[in-house]
Amino acid sequence: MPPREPEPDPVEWVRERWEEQGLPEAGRFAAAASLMRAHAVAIQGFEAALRPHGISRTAYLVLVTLQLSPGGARRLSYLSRYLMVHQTTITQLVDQFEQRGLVTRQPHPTDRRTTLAVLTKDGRALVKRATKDAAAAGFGLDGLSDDEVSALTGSLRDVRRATGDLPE
Amino acid sequence: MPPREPEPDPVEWVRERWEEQGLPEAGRFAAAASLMRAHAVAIQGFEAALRPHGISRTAYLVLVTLQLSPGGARRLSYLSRYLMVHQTTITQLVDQFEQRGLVTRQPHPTDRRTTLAVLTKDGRALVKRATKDAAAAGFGLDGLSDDEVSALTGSLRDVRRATGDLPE
DNA sequence: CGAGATTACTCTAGTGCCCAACCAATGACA
DNA sequence: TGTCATTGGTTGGGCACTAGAGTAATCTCG
Repeated sequence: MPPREPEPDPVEWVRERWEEQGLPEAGRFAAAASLMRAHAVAIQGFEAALRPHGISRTAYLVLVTLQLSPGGARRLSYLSRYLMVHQTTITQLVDQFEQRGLVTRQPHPTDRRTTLAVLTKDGRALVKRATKDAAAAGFGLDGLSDDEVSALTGSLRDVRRATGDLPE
Repeated sequence: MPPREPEPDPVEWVRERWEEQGLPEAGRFAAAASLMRAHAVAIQGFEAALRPHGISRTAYLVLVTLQLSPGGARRLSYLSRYLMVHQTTITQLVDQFEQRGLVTRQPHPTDRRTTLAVLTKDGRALVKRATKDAAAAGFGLDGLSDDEVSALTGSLRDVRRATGDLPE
């Protein structure tokens, strides 16, 4: 029985075909494909850690943002901009949080248009538990050395700079 | 009027608070946050280039995969595994492709369970046009130097190895 | 002060993808 | 050869997020 042919890395497979057929920007396509795959697998581990707590990734990020904010409070519009998700998503998430008693809506003291999302005691407890589990899963990046984590963050900063995600 | 305070990089802001509060795995969390942001912004540019062609990112990847495959044909199950999307998604996409005349379903010559997706002439033309536009947008990675693209792909390969996305 | 632009939030509708259940065909093996 | 697990594909339902429009409050500037 012949040794099983080693199945190639999908990214390298596509890069070779891409070049063979003379398509443009092979390196950039391979990088984009890598980014999508790496994101997909990392997200998978991340969300698996959150699932037992009954919250999605975006929901977790909202709660963490509140946790790290002064008084556990932020305007809904801030959350939308900061996390790069649609305003509607924030409205719906805060609805769910309120029903579960994790967050309360409070009027802004001076601007009557805006409402604040404020983390409750229960919300703070939940985000603490979820963070423990997510950290144990390395936030989807388990298995990388500290050096690799640093290099990754640096390369991704290049991407974010090039696409205007970094201030200045 | 005082100079406007430079608003910090959201990733660095969260890393600092994270460490202040003694939360675990600050570096890994910052890397995961970077990955999500970089993915979000890159995807945005990528999909913007595809939108005029009326196809989503996954739809484009399916069509490209067919284009690069022998005879422009692949089993649906292969597409699902290769692109890491749910079988159901492939079924639905191929439904839409058939309606638009981009792909036809054909029975597998020997295995009567499986059906093949085969790229039509129109499908081939569309993917060619879409690739032209997507490449012009650098597949969402416009503005990165070739060296940065290489470094990025390498760092992402680390992630994919650590999470089991690479063969072996 | 007052008209128009802007900002903040919400509602309804829609898209993209996944989950669970299902049937048909195939393969493994006693 | 017959049984049972596995693989391949489809269906209906559901979740997360977005799109576009609508209302209310605030800001800008003549």
